[in-house]
Amino acid sequence: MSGSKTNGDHTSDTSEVTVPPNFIRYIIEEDMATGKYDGRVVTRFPPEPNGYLHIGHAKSICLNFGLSREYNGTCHLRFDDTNPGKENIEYVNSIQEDVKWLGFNWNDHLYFTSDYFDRLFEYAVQLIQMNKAYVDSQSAEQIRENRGTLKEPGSNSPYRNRTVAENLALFQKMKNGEFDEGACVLRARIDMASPSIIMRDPTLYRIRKLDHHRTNDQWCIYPMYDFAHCLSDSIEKITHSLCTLEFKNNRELYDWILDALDVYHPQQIEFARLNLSYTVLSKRKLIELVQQNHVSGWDDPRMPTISGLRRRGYTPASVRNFCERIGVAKRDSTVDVALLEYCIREDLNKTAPRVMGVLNPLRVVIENFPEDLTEEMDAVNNPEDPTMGSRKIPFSKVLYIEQDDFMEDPPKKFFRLGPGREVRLRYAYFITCTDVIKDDSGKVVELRCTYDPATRGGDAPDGRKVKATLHWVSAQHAASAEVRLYENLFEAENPAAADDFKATLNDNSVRILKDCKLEPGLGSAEPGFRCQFERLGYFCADIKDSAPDNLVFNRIVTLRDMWAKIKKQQKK
RNA sequence: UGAGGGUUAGUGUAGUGGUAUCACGACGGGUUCUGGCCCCGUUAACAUAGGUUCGAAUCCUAUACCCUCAGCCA
Repeated sequence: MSGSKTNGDHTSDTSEVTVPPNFIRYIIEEDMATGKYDGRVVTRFPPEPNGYLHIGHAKSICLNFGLSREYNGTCHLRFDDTNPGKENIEYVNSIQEDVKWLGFNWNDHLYFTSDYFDRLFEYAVQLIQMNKAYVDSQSAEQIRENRGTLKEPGSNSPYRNRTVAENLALFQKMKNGEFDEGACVLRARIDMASPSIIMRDPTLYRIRKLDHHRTNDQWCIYPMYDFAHCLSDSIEKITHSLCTLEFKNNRELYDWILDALDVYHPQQIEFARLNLSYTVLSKRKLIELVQQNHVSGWDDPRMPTISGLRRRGYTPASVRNFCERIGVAKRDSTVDVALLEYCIREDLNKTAPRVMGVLNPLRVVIENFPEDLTEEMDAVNNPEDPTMGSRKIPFSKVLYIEQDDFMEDPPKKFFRLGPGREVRLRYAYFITCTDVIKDDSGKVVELRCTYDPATRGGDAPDGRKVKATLHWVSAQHAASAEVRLYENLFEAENPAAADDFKATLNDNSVRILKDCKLEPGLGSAEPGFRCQFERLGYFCADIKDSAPDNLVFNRIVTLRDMWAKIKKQQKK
């Protein structure tokens, strides 16, 4: 499943968090107790294949598949493909890939609304025969005008009283392609004066002379969501049809259609969609970011899409845990993106091997270390998991440390290296800075240090302590890599609230570092390999751009950073 | 009220007449060869106003605020 150098995708054993109770589970338990559906639980995830899945869909996926698993039911994957103008096969493929990656399995329950087009047509005919639907020949504009407003009732279409026979014939002609697009639609005959606008003779079928990605040119009329969705649920004997809050108003119509046709009747239950701070989750906005090249594509590591999270280095388990932790309720809410970051740190802390890598190298020469000697130092692979063993790291006279780990004039609470100071090099020796070398502009370009041979391995026999331990890499042995540092794509906590959400894009959302120095073992890292660069964060070899001879690492998330907080406070 | 939903610490969430839950965050401390992890502690909430009740986040009434709906999108 995963290569020798990849980790986490399908094997992560991070224990799933306990699912807190929620109102949907209470409904299901009640239904189980009363035998409403003979103890069955059948849910479905019904994406329209018109875009890539994002973290908000992950919430729905985890909910539907999770609930069905919990109650020994089934969960269907159904593509709601009723609008050929917007949908295509690229999206149906990516959606399946993403659901699988998240760790869910629909088994043989893969369905397409388009598979039901014949039956849906028959249901529409039945409605006409019952005099509960009619063909309206008004234009779209006329229909809009006659719908009324939020406060005023609508008025009846002049075509509302066509006979059953007339409607049947007209609907057949629509199907046969004898009308142009827009010439007429099929409408439910409900009530143009209904206080609920949804119920003012909603459109059931419209004419679209477009090839469909599955049915090709077989149809030129396509059912609307409200007609297709409830009947698809009914056909599949869904028990609990979960959807987001904005469909609450549509439930009245969902129920009306199923009641009118007197068919199997699932119950629709609405929950609040996910909002995440510092990100946008509307399909329209995400597609805009892609099309206007604000990001490199749907799978740009800064995107909240499943494919973006995957490429960034998130594990499926971390996304699932996130979806459990955020809970399910009916009120609009915005989850702090810090929770998502917590979830990936939690997972990777337990599973990711530790490694040393220097992002912004500062050359260090150990003056009293032999010129051509290389020592092998023992390093623990993961202090959280002894079974992950240890490795050898070469140590030699010329090293790199992080530029941030040295200050010529250290402020209070800066524990790292400075002139005359002694620190520990992780798994190696104590070193003391004896000299600072600068270029003409005054920039520090090299440090001269001495090491204490007695501290090999990292402990001083005389018991003396140092306040800091630094990561390092041997210059002559280091592997070079490009490292991409990511931050939030947006600076605004709620970009969608801005006049133009793109104006709140973060200019620093990606920073590319070219000649980073990594410990030599990383030279063979396969794409998808995740690890912790000690003291810096969790990183993942890019699944598209990285190769063993051309390393590219994405920073998934930083480590929690106390020093960064102290620095911030000191600035104030 | 045109109609339908919603409102519990900074954020998310539990609670369904009997001590307001848990998590994230923030803050402080301990531990530490990662300023990580881990451990301990602090912080901080029932939208408002009435009512019922021995007792109300929970039941009732009113008010305020937020969200959704006027696609031949989903």
